Amino acid sequence: MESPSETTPARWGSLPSWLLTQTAGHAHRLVAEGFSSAHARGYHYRVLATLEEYGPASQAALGRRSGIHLSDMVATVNELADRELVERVPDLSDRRRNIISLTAAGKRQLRRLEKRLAEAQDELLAPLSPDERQRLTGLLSRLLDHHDRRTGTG
Amino acid sequence: MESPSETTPARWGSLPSWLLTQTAGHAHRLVAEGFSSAHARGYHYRVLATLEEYGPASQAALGRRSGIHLSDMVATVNELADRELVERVPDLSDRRRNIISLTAAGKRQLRRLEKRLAEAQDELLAPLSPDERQRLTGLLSRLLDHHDRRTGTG
DNA sequence: CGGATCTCAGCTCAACTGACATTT
DNA sequence: CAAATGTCAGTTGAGCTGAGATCC
Repeated sequence: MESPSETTPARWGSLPSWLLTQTAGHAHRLVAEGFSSAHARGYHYRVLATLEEYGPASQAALGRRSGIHLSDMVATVNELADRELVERVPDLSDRRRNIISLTAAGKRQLRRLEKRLAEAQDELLAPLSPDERQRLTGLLSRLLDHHDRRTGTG
Repeated sequence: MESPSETTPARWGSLPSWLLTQTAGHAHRLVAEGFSSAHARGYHYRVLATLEEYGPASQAALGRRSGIHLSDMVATVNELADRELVERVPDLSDRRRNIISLTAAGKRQLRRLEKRLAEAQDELLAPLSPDERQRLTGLLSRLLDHHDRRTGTG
């Protein structure tokens, strides 16, 4: 994040797809910085939040609920378990499965991450009024809904 | 782009940063599909468009104008030159430099890519009325402007 | 010498693919 | 047997870093 432009970007600078990917880049950066200050990444937040919302679950179920691939879930749970933010115990009634659950420390970490996340939203939307923020999220929601439906990613 | 959700995403599903990164993902996918149907990627379009807009230039100048890193520019120009969409000749007045220029075939390819790009915008914004499209791009432009200024990425 | 240009190798991060062993 | 689960290795793509050679 430094690159100086000799002049201006160019003629694609006002295309919706460009505006979206660029603002998303800033959004991602702000959120990642917030998480990183708590030594976490997006996957960690999503797993912790999903655990709190739905309770203990197998890694496969966690993946389906949080939109994280099974193969990435392995590493993510490893990292969370190493720091004792989640507990991983074998499921006695189905020996293929692990049961992942949130620890007290995990819940505290989740609170921290939610705070960082809220701060990032505010920094992201800083130049917009409350009304405009509402309009923006409304429009984006409709776009996302439309495309999620037609790609089956909902 | 297939993953089925057991239920719904989760509580982060309405956060602006999430909406932005997700819609940006769809935007990126639509554009990449369009470009790919013309055997191109985003970097190719950006270099071709920059060449048409500013005329022949060194790779370093092209990089500054299009926001592409010098190291990525090498491969991009290689690929374009292999297909004779650009011409790369040594600058006699400064032997560090190559001068890259657009060929006739390159200009034709640029027209194709612009068409694909326009189609992708339309598909991306399909669920929105002309008015709403205007509002969305206006809001995104203000966000991008704000954050570009404060990170020096303008 | 400082600074610019070009090239190459490699890295990050999120997302994804394929293969495999085990269990149901 | 087919299907689900967990694990591991590897790939993609855009963006970035670092090192080096050459030249101004």
